[in-house]
Amino acid sequence: MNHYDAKHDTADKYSLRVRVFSKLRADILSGRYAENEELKEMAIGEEMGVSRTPVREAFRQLELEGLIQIIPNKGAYVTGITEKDVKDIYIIRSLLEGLCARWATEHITQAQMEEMEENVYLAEFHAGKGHLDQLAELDNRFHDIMYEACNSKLLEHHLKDLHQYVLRVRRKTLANANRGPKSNEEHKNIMEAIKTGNADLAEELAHQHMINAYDNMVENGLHEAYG
Amino acid sequence: MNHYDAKHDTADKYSLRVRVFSKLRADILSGRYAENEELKEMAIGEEMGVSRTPVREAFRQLELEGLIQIIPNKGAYVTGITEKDVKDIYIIRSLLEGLCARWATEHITQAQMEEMEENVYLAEFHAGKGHLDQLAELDNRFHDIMYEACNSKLLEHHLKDLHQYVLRVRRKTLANANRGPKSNEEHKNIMEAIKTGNADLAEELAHQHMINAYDNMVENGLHEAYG
DNA sequence: GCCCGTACTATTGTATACAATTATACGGGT
DNA sequence: ACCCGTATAATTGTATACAATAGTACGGGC
Repeated sequence: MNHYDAKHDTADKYSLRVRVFSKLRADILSGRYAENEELKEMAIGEEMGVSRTPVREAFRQLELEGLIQIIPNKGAYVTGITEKDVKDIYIIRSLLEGLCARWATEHITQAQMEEMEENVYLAEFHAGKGHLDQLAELDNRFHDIMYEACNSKLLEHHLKDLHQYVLRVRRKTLANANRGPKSNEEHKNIMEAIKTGNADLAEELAHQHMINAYDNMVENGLHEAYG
Repeated sequence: MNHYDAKHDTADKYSLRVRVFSKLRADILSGRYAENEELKEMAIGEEMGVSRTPVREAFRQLELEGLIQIIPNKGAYVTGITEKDVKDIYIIRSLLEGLCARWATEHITQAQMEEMEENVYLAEFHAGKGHLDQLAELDNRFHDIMYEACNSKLLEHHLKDLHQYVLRVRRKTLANANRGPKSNEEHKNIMEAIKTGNADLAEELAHQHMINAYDNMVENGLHEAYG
């Protein structure tokens, strides 16, 4: 099997570098690699059927995203997330999500508003059925919608960067049956504040949403991560 | 002249990739390249006496830092910063710098406190002499000290990322003779709040410091960038 | 037995060769 | 003159070869 065969295993839409980057990112977030585990260029490349070149380039990006740490002439290691990191992230997000909700109130498009409403009601349905996976997925998506709606590439960028860490933490255990529905109720309130154009309320609710998410996580031993 | 000669032109302390990354970053921030200018791998490599490999890796990092945008199969372009971007940055920073000042108050080390004091008094001296370049340099450093003192790698990372954009904007014209000394006065107040352990005050002052910096910039046609 | 140096191996760092893609220039057809 | 397809050149994308560095195992000296 040469490299060109492997190239056709999956969608060709993206360059190899992007494919490697995306896969590694997903694998790290999904907890496939343990914290502080060493990533070897050759091993990754062989597994994905590509040479070291795109792997190395993907590494540089992962490093800047904070998912791995590269020690020169030594290796690439999956970054560990401490409890303090998680706490810091939620506090930082509590500020920025508030700002984001404010800006979203001012700039959200009709299409985005509709997707947000749909998201909340769909989540309500899955909450009633106890579909925790779908609930978690919709939870993530709610935040992404708001990030996109705030009309600031910069804020969106930083919030997405922070949000992804949450995904890693959530992975550490199964979703909590209580927080999911509660989180979605808060989303609903934020959504309605945005819809009615009440930026002050939206900001306050989004701010509190993060604090609640963090408090819940602490109560459950820092394992849950809704919000 | 082959590549190995060039390797010894400057300090060998860092890998070529890091050297290329640092130089390109500095060049972009210094305004050497115009906005939307295309960066060619080969040209950069030849100029620095390295092959395309480290240049490409540096590109990936610069892209993630937001300094360039890479269009697949096409090229790398210096990102443009709009006036709205600048405004967004200052608002985001006004929140995060406040939080940073709070945390710095709680965690600053003695060495950091001393450097901060030294920074303020040295800046006072240069302000009196009208040394605008040194003033600008000390201004940047003051913020870096605070970022490091806040004891949060995450907050530090995001603030440094935001701060670097300011450096690009400042470049667009010469430093303003008025804002520099005013900015340092505000630094002095922040420094003293931190020193006396008044976290609430430090947060508020740092928050206001950003707002003042932005207002001043607007007054001067979005050209100045102290803070 | 322990220390230390040396050879060997594994891995990363860089350069270069080649493939694929995009941009450009040219020339014929209308 | 203009449109459009083809050839050509320029540039990026990827693979591979080679260099440098770091880690490891072995063996001699004490």
